Amino acid sequence: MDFDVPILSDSEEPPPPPTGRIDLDALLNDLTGPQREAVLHTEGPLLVLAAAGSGKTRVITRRIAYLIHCGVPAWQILALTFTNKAAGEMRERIHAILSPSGDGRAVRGLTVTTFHSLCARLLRRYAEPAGLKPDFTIYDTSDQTALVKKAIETCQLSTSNFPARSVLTAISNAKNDLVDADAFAAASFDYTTKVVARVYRAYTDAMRRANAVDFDDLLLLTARVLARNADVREECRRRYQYLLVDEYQDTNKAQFQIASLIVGTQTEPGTRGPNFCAVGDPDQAIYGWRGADISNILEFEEHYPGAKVITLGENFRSTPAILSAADTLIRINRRRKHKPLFSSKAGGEPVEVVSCNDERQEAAIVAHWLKERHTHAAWRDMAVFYRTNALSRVMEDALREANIPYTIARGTAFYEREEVKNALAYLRVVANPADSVSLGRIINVPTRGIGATTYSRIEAAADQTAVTAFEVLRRAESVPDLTARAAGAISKFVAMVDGWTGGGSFMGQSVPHTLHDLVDRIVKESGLESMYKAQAAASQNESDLERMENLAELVSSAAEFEKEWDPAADPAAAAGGDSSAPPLLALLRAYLESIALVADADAVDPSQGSVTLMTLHAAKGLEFPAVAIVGLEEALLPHAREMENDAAMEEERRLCFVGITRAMRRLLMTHAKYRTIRGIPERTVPSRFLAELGKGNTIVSDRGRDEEDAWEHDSRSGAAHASGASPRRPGAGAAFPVGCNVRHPQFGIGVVQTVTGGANARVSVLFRGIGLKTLVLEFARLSKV
DNA sequence: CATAAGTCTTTTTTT
DNA sequence: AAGACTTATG
Repeated sequence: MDFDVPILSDSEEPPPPPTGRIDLDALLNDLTGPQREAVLHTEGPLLVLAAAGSGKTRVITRRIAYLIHCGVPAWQILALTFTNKAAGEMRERIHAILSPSGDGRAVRGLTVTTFHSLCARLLRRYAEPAGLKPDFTIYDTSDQTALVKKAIETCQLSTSNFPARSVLTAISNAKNDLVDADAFAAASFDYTTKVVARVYRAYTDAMRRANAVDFDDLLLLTARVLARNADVREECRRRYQYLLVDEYQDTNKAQFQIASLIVGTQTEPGTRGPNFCAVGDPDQAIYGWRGADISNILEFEEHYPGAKVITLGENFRSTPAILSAADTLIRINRRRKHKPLFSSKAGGEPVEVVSCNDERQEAAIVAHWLKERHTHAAWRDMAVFYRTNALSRVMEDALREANIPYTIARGTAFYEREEVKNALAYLRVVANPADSVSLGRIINVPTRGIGATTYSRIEAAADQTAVTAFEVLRRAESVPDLTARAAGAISKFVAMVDGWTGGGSFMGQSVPHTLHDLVDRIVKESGLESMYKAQAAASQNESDLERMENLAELVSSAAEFEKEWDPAADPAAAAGGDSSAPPLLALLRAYLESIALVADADAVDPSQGSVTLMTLHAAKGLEFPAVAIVGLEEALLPHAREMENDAAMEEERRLCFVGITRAMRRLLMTHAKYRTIRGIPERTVPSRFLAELGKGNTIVSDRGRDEEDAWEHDSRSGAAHASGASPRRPGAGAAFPVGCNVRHPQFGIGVVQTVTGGANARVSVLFRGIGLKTLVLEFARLSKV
């Protein structure tokens, strides 16, 4: 085979010659020129700008296979993806290329994982230099919120002045920018920032005392330990000679730092620089709100001088009709390097745009559209995307009504259920007794006479003596003001936990020896199961029975995990960590970690034979022959909270672009003229993005009623009007049409976004410098400008 | 201390 | 509409 691509022209140290283990021809001959070039460029920094649908995954998997084929030991290769599912698929595809017959020796030691999993693994391995204990718990958002709340209280502040959510956001943003509590305090001058700095400090202290880390800590602490500890850095560098990062446009500063510390940035003269391959697409950057910094990808060449840049522009996924709509839309973004999208396919149906009356009709229309598609395509080949999770509900109802099988991509949904969270909290206390948030959650669930007063006394004692709450429980007699009854209840609780852990040793006859046994016993002996059983009996409620089933499902998921777990292959265990941990504890830890790091997109399972429902964010990286995107309305997509500045608006547009480019053959985009938001029906405005698709690319139809009818319908379907109350005509609303400029005595100048009808008509106005406010029309002191 | 009822508020997106 | 949070009552 004759390739016009120089294979190793500019490298001094060519990799070992191909060993001929695989069919090189098969690996390369169906690739385009640029794709092949990306696969063959193994040495030195490489940036692959991969447009949507340009065969990115194929290039990545072939490239890794090629590296191994060239003799690079698989264990020297580290590939980082966005979700576990992407990692799993990639690993499978590489495996399929290298050892089709399946012995898997060629890929042994290859690391394909997410940033967060890698960091968790490194932090367990290097717990000590990171200032942690290896059995740390990973806190999710609700755990974080609980702890921030407590931190706010310890700082003697009020959560009404400083809502936990916003403080947490500030802390999280700081961490994403690699600003720790000390640095934050040093840089805070105004009152609010200083307060946040105090809470940040208190929160961090509480976190360490609970032997816990949050998602941001995984990245921050890893970056810090790599930066400050030369030994750790060297060890990682020696191990990971080849780094590949996918979705590079969505990495934040911490991730950027981790990557550059692992590969090293110093380029001695004459060398070609680190073997770092970044793959991404600036047009698909949709995580700015969580600290992702698009300049990581835009400035790659400055960070890694001499980097080779390859652009994959040809789209193999979508019809020209869909592609043209996507391209017309994304061209509107000003801060953007134009990158033409082109297709080798021909024809295709135009994008269908449908106006609906309300969200229920919208859902019914989508269901009907899916049914039509089903005459040619399988359910698994279709998907429905929406901006916010709240929109899934109506869609679910409609699909159930239409007998269409569906699955919602919400990886964490199961683990967020109350009963499952409770059972997991027990497991976390067993794995890490210092975990105060989990302990607080379950100490009186089911009720066992240890109420809020008692527990706050325990916590106070723990804070004062700087020991963990669980240790205080062990010697509850010494806690002042505890009632004898409470003390008795506490010692029973401690005895129960000790029964599962053997007092922490995980040894002894009566202690569980398998994860399955442990989880099963905890669910039963904690009283959780009987509590929900009693509730189910009392209420005859379907959802209470469901809780029982969920507990059973958790037990079997633990059994499943146990069966598949290979201690040798387990990242945490294999990386060393504290190898002294009892085997069951190591297993439990791995189980809890796998749960903590599930992504929504992980729940997408094409083998399910059902339509997939998911957010636009979760849709990134996927493709479906038929796609419907719902809720194309101003204030929803683009979202109200992101309409205030151009950068945010452009990110919303990219989000829409990501949704469109998932579609291979058919695309439906809908909006509802009326949508019920938090209980009140509101008039909406079609998304600007619909107009921006380009007239020639779409075929538009209106299935909604006209305005007058809609108002009538709206006031009647408001259902809960007090009898006799005459629904207000849109008279007042008409005075402030959507888009009109208004003045408010307090908020200043703004633009009307939505106007509702009904008994309590609202008007929402986007005020300059203030944001979106919803006012009761009758009382709003608004005047037209 | 436990529970029920009533009031208030509301991150959109996620590892 | 749904959940978090507060207060009243036994």
